[in-house]
Amino acid sequence: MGKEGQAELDKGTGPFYKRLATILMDDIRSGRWAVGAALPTEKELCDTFQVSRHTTREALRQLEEKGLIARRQGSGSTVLATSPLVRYEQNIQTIEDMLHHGASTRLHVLLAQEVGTDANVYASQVSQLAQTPCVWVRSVRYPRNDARPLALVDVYVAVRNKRQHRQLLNVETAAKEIVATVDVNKIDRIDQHFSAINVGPAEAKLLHVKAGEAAFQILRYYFDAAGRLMVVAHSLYNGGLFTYGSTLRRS
Amino acid sequence: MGKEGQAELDKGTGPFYKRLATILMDDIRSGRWAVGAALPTEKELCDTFQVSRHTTREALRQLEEKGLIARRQGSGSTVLATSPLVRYEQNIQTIEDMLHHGASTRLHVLLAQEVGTDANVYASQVSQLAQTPCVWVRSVRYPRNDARPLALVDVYVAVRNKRQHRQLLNVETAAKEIVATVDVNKIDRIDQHFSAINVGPAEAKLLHVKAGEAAFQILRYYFDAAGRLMVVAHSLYNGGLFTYGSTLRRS
DNA sequence: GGTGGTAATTTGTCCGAACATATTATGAGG
DNA sequence: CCTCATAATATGTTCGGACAAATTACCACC
Repeated sequence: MGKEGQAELDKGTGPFYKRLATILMDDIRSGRWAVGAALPTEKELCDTFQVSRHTTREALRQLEEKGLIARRQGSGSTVLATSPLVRYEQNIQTIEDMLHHGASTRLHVLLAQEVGTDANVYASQVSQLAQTPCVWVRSVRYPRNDARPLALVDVYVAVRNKRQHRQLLNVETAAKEIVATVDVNKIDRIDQHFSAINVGPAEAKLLHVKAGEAAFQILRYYFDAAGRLMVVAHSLYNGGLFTYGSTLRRS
Repeated sequence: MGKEGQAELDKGTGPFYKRLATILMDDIRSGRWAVGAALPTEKELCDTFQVSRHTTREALRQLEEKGLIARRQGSGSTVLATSPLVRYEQNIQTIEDMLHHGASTRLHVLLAQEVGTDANVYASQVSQLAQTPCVWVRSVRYPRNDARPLALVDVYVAVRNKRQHRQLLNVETAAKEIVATVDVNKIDRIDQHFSAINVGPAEAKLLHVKAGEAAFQILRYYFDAAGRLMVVAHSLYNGGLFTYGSTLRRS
């Protein structure tokens, strides 16, 4: 065994740990160890390939980073998947990135009030999923100093404390408070739903467009690490003024 | 210096390398080393905190994984950012995931032909950015067996070899060939642009809707690892039938 | 047969050392 | 002053060893 492993390692090029990682990845892909099955122990790999434990661990770390194996102290390593997940990632630095609003837009709050579950479907979802009162903030977003409204934004916030509740109901501070609530570091998951709709009469008035014009609708659910619904945001963009762009990079 | 570093390490709990990583992260956040500035060398950190190089390197690796520092062999480590990048990722396993079409839709190819740069703006982009001929495939997507078309899909493929060229121009095989061209493993970057438009007369006819109805438009640019434009896909969805959903998870 | 404690197994953390490789600094020579 | 070979520096790779901590296997005991 040792000889074969050693020979296999010698074939490749580059650092040993990378060669070993490649060999193990190939073995996993070819089904040598089934998903859920146990990998050889570190010691066995050391003996088989005639390398130090450090090298073996470095190779296993590579597999772990690719999501191919899981390692558990005292137990061993098990195969999680036969091929690496293809993951595309989006970097988000600020709330503005997340909402896709440059610093060049401004928000005008129309109203901020606590609402019951009967107000509408989103308020109902917040109250029930978050198990807290729900405050509804309606605002209009303008591009720079342009007079034409860019979007109608309804935000439904799960209120978790008195201070937040007070500040949200103050129209002056509501906009800032929303941003504070949606602290980017506390958000673990975002569910987004994009669609195109013909704008209704009420919304058309607020957006300064004719009823029936195309509007870009974004519905976002923000969850924290515990899975609690924190915010629901419903945006209705003027279809002629707004395009949502995003870049996905392979990670 | 050594004493201070040692004392600082002793304060915490858990593995040394994690404590050291925390200390360095705090230092970076507090601006002890500016962005772009050089971190102390591994040896200096070893001396300061009285730990082995292995421990120091493990700590630095943590910072590197969080995107806080960059390490260059022979040169040293430099600070990249003062706070960790907040990254959200989307897992994509198959082409269907990427295009957001369940297996329950079917594609009907209307035409497949090579086009010049004067055909339209997308064909022009493909020809110029990819430096290859461009084949245009137009198709209509239907939900299951429903008679109403779900979307009008125009795909512009940068043709890189004769076989691909031949298969794409065959209407029967074009649909499959597009999928083969867009091998998910070769795609490094996807630029997406979403918008809502009022559908024009020609497209309305193909989608079986009235002109002026809201349509959901997705424009996607697919690039490979070398930055070459591979495919441009332009989809026009029936606004009443289609919603685009995606989940971003913190990584 | 269940139960609890102990031993064996396995990965995690940490040290010291050495050499490889990439980068930067130095300095002699033109 | 510029250039190129060389030395110094810094991270990358690899070995060997040791102990810690979590898990599992085992076995005596009730």
